[in-house]
Amino acid sequence: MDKYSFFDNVYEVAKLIPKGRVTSYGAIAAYLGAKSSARMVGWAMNGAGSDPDVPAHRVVNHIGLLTGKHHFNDPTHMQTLLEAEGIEVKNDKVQHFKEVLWDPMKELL
DNA sequence: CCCTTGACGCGTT
DNA sequence: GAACGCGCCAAGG
Repeated sequence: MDKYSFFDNVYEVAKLIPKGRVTSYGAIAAYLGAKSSARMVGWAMNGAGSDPDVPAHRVVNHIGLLTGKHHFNDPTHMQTLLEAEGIEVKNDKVQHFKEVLWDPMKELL
């Protein structure tokens, strides 16, 4: 536990994201206590490729923009996955973001 | 060892 | 309301 890396923690939280919901890098960072280091969450996600259980497509930036879509095998794949879960995506941006936003700080609290 | 980049966030202009 | 700059931590060159 004490050896739990920040990255592993990010993966764990990402795996807890329910279907049809999304979260922001900042929300995860804040939950981990590193709210100022949202970038680390994104960097951690870069290594999430080692864990297929980590739904990186459900993690977007603070405005619901699919900033990480370029890191997928196919940029369109991310939007497809989100739409498949009932999430509206328009112009690479999550619609009704506030409604589908899954905040670990509140949901897991 | 120093500099640059990176899937972000927030304050200020 | 959009654009810009700074802060954050880590990894690659």
